[in-house]
Amino acid sequence: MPRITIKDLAKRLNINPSTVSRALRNRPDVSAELKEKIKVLAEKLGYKPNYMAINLRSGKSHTIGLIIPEISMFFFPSVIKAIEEEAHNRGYNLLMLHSNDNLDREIENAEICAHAGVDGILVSLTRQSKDIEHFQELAYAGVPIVYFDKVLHNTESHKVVIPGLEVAELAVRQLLQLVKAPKRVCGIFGDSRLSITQERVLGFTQALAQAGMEAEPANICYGLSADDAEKQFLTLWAQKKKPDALFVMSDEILSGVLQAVNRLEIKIPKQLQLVALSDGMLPQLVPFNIPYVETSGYTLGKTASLLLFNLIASMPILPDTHYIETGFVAGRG
Amino acid sequence: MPRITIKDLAKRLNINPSTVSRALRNRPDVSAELKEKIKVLAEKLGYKPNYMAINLRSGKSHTIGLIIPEISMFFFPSVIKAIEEEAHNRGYNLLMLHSNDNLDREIENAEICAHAGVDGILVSLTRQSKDIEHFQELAYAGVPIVYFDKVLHNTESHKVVIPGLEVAELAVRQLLQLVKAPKRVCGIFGDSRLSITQERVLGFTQALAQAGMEAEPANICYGLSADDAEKQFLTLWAQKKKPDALFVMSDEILSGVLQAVNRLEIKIPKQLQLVALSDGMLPQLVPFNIPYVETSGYTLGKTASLLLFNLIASMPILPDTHYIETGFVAGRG
DNA sequence: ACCGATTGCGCAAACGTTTGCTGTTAGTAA
DNA sequence: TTACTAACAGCAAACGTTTGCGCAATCGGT
Repeated sequence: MPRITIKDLAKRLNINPSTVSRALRNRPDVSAELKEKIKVLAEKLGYKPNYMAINLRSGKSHTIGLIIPEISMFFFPSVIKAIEEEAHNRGYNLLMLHSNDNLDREIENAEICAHAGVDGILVSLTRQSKDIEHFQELAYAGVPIVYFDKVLHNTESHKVVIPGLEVAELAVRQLLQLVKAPKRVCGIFGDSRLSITQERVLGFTQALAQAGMEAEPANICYGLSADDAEKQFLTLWAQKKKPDALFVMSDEILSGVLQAVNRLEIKIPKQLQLVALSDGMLPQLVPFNIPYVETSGYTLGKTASLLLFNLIASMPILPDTHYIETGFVAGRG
Repeated sequence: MPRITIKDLAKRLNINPSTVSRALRNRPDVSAELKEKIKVLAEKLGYKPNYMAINLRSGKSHTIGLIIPEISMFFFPSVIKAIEEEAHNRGYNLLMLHSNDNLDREIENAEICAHAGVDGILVSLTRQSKDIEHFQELAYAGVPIVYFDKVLHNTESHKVVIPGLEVAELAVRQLLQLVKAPKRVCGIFGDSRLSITQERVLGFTQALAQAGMEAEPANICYGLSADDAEKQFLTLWAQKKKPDALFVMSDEILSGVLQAVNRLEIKIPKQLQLVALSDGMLPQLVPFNIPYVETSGYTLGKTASLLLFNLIASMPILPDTHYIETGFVAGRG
């Protein structure tokens, strides 16, 4: 069953395709009666416009590209939910591209966006990305790009991020309030190559400094993944002087730490006081209290897509860094 | 900077676009030297094929549509990871469509797939879907469709599912082994409209019957969401005769139950023995043991996409129901 | 030297839609 | 009547790529 096209409609009515097109798009230069006749027939035959043709003709695709470095169960779902909502509300489709934390894949994905003619791009960079040259071609071609979460700060680009320094500082200040005279305050972070990691380490360090303490290198661990974070924690815990206050910079890291905590049957918060940066779900799943600063993936996704659609609508917005709202959550009792 | 096209290359070399096209596609009917010259120039000018034109010409889009009813942090990420992998390996793109558990949205998404000319579709249905008529048009048009997870069994279609009856039965059998003389065995399930729920209820019931017990209606609860499951559990727990053995049919439900368990500080497994169907992550995050039957979203996604790509490759496969492998995980001692 | 096959390339149409231009008709104003 | 305008619809080109067909030129074999 070949699809009904504008040409088919035109043939049946013995008129020109151009007239059919104009009628269906409600152009003023078709008589009302003919318009009506065309629309009725279109409806009857179940005419559906061919987007591929429209895209070719218009050079636009009504699609936005979403490039993410990894699919995590924590951050990713809430981000994509927000983005999908915004895209759907505006009649845009979502092209999902996954870089698998690999720069080559990211470059490939940028090219796919170019080929596919997306109208805009949302990007979270891989840990390997040292520049955004591979997106410049698209930028020159006039495709708006918004970088979110994992960005490069030393670039002139539209960025939406969590205020990492502030949230880490806030979290650690709260941690120090909860543990009056901590013997050892540690932090477990993500990949040290990421700017989001560096910012949070800085926040951690500054908060300690404000309390007159020093953040020794031995107290700062970097875990490349949840499993790695678990190992880092096990190493810490095997040391003579165990930490009694621990900051974890994300849900991903927290999940690794929790696995170790569970296996070793560590009593929280008796033996160890935790504080995290979290989307908020994970702390609710465990039977002890984990205070956290909420870093909402949903808000991040919303903010980034709103910005992108404003850019697509040609709003004159200068490249800048946007920070999302956050807040401390003490948790249950 | 307008993009370089085949026509541009042809003009520069004073040859015909068709020759350029053939050269770039390595057709035999272009001389080796001319081929070389064309390729060199294409490389130099950074020629990138225009997919929109290719799609229009070929009627194919090298894109597969993924329609899912909801974006959950548990099931969704592993499923999409598997699908994305398979799609990427074959050079296909992924169009993400979210039905938000709404039938109208699902119908809309089916239409988007038609307009966009996707080469195949992966669908998980909403709880409202009572038939798959809205996909028939696509099916007639020759677009392969694979239904996964949330499917309608009374339809002739390609389906990939978890063997719900078996896994529920297995899980409950294990539960009855763990609790020697249970006072009250309950099950908390998802939306009763879903076939996956009905199957699992049946498995639950049958396993009890095999043990000479009866599954009273009062012991079977349905939660529409994690929050609802939490309420259902709280209701159960408020009753005079509390359950001492509980089966939960998914991570989603489990997460709701865990929140209640944590708030009420219920001792697991002392006061209550849990057993779940789970992707495997959630049970590792809590400090007590939750045995589970692993129902891997990753495997499901892999199986479904493999089937879809076989169909796209025109393999003659009859519509049938495929069940993925599962297995019991006792968890830590 | 002649015929047949092969090689190498151009021509033009096609995919479905949109739009600037042209042309016809009818209506209005002078 | 003439001239001008507005309303309506057709023509054809365009977006970039692919491909069946045809036509030369070249090649191999007798």
